[in-house]
Order: sequence, then C-alpha cells, then structure tokens
Amino acid sequence: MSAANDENRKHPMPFTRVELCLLRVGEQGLQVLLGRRAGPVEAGAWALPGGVLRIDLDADLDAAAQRVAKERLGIALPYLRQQAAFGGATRDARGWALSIVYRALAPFDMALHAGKRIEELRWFSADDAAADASLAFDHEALIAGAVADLRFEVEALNLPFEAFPEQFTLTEVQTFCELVLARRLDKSSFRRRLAERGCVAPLAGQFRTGANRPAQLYVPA
Amino acid sequence: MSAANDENRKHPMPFTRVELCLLRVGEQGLQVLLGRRAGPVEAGAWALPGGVLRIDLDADLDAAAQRVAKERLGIALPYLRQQAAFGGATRDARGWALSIVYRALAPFDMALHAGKRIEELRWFSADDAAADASLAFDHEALIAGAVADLRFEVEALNLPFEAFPEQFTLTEVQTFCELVLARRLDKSSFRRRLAERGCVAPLAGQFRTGANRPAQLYVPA
DNA sequence: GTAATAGTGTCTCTTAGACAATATGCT
DNA sequence: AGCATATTGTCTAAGAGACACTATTAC
Repeated sequence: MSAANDENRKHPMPFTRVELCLLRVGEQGLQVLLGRRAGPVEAGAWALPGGVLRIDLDADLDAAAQRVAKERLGIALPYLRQQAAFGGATRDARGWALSIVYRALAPFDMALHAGKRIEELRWFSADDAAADASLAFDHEALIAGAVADLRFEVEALNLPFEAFPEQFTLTEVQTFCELVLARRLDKSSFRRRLAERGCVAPLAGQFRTGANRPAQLYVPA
Repeated sequence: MSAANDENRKHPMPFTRVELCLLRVGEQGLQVLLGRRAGPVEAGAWALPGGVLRIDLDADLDAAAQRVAKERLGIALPYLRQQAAFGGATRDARGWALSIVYRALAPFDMALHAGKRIEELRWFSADDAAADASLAFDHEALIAGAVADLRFEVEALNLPFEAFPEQFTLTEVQTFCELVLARRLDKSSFRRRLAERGCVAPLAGQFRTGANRPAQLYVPA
C-alpha cells in the first residue's frame, strides 16, 4: 500500500465523486441531463449522473470523468471541462462528500444508455433544474454554475463546436447561441463578430438548400 | 463510522489536500507566497502552503481552506476563493493526490508566521513562479491558473478591496491594477470606468495630503 | 514661480445594437 | 411574381485608449 494510503489511514479522506453536467440545446432552450437515482441514498430523486472516483482505475480527474461518462451514459464525451468542486459534511447523508463537477455540451441527437444505478435518463430544462430544490443533494447549485459558465463563454463567442454538426450555416450558429442565451441576437452584428474572431470558415461552393435561398456552409476554423 | 467511510473502505479515496495560492501586490508587481517544504516528500522544495483536508474538522471546503491558512500562516484569510481542482496518480510521489486550490489576495503588509511543516515563507515574483519547473509537485501550474484568473477579474475592474487599505486614492487603485496586470493604464479612462461601475465612493472632505496637491480619499461602494 | 501630482476634457477608434436594403432560390 | 430566407450596408451609441489641458498644494 502506498504512502498516500497510509495518510488515508491517519486521517479519513472524503467520499469523492465526479459528477457530469451534460447540457444540450433543445428546441425550447438549454437542457440538462438528469438521471433518476436507484440508490442507495436519495433513491428516486433526479440527479446529475456521476460516479465514485476510482484511484485504482483513473489516471487523473479528466480520465475519471471520461470513465464515468462511459459507465453511466454508455458514451465517450469529448470536451469535458472541469467546472467546480463542491465539498462538505452535510451535502450527502452518507457523510463528508466531495464532488468534482465536469461540464460538456452534447449534440442534440446524442444517443445515451442509462448505466448502472440509474433507472432512467431524461433531459430537463436547464433553467428549471438550476432552480429546482427537489433535485438530489445540492445538484441544483452545480447545474446553476455550469449553466452560467457556459452562457458566459457563448456570450463571448467561444463556441463549443464539438456540439455542432460538421458543417453548418451561420443562421444555425445564431439559433444555437440564441437558445443557449435565451435571448435574441442581431443578425448583422452576430455575423460581424463571428467574422472578426475568424472562428468559422466558409466551404467554397457548398450550400445548404431548402425551400428558399441556399445558405453558405461553414466549418470551424 | 459513517456510511461514507464504508465507501472509503470499498474503494480507497485519494489523498485530498487544500492548497493556498496567496498573492499580493509588491513594488515590482504581483507576488505569490511559497513555503519551503519540511517534508515528508519534496523536502526543501518551494511549494504553495497547504494541508490535508480533515473531514473531522472541516465543515466544508471553504472552512478547510480557512483552517489551513490559520495553521500554516497563522492568520485568517477573508475572501479566499476556490480556484480549481487538480487530481492525478503521478503528481505526488506518495500516490493519487487531489488538491483543491484556493486563491486570495493579501494586503502588502500582512504578517505571516510559518506554521508546522514549513521551514520558511517567502514572497516570489508570481510570473517567475508560474513558469518555474523547480517548484514542488505541479504547483507551477496551479499558480499560473490563479494568476490568470486574478488578472482577468482585475481587467474587468472586479477589484479585490479586501487587499486595500480602508481608504485610498484613485491613483493608488490605478497603481495597484497596473502592478497586477503588469501594464500601464490610462488615467482618464481608468477613472471613467471606475465611476461607471460605481464601485468606489468619495469620502466628502477627506483628502490624502503629501508633497503636492492633496488627493480625494475613497472607500469601496 | 516651479515642481509634482490630482483631476478633467476632447478626440478618435473600435465594437456592437438597431434597422433597412438587397440578393437568391423555390414554387 | 411572390415568398422566405440569406446576406450586406448604414446609422448610431457606448466604451475606452491617447493625449492634452487645468487645478491645487508644497516649497
């Protein structure tokens, strides 16, 4: 046994988990993925999917988050980003609990499979969930933090292209941002800002056709 | 023993610490407080002051950071802010280690007393330390993150008044910001922005006198 | 008066919101 | 042609940097 675990014996270490705050943009706005807990505590309550940190399996925190995504949701999540740490004696009835929260934005059509200890996965309105005191533990606060930080980034036009299709039109980008931010954006100004940042590049001669004027297709740049 | 500690038995939990990234504004710019380690590992190396999370003593992470400040530095640190979490199998030779980093800005004249396991406390240039690979563990990266985030806040004029004297002149505020950001600011523009945000209020009839024109004194607002 | 710092004014450039005008493909 | 959406252009206001000017005290 390592010296670190000797320390563990001298002072008990907190019950440490990784929680995933997976968001997506639905037709009504930002959504967050919650799972109905199978137990052992807060059974039946909706909570962020998460799992125990396994120092025998996980090389670091990022790897732990990826493993938990795979186990609980059946999928690898690129672009998981560390969001915050919550720790305290009273946030979990089982004792002193430490949660490292990871955040990611999912494409709308991502396929998920509820893993062990999750009875059902469902998408909820992110703003409702961020203010829903009936969620398990303090997950309401974790969601609020993740939503605020995502909005801050999108507001600054740091776009999460991993959640986009390979090719997209500028109108689609704008609609995406409007749904994240829950407010309308000016078309002209929005395109000017996109062009200034140089974060998208047109695909020469590629257009999305529909019932009216075709739209130039773009890729991340 | 609580259920959480039953979980600890089933899966070993990481060696969890709180590290303090204490910054201050010196005459040459931003400085960070480092302690020379007394052991057991990395003895003699400079590192952020920190300590083991004690779930029997600390109600939550913030309380843990306060306790560590008291034990290691002999002082209470108001306005400690959670900065980030670093965790991995290889960052501490003793085994899987998780560090929750807290950041605070200290007044320049704060009195400190090196606590147990610290042989000496010393202020270093923050930019040098953020690029100094000879520091213990990965503390170089923790410092870089804290410095970047503090600069971001000061850039947005979210000023850490806790590090200010009770009363101050606008020139003193500007000098403070210039030392944090390591660049010059325009006086007129700086005062305009301060006034717009309404974050300082003049003390009617109170002036700082010196060898030349007296300066209006302000307080946080 | 001179030096030194405090405080203000003006000009301009950049950014972005509001809103209008034009372009293009479909039916 | 008429519709719906794409794309561009113009006007304006806010914010901030550059820089110069004025103000006030000590000596």
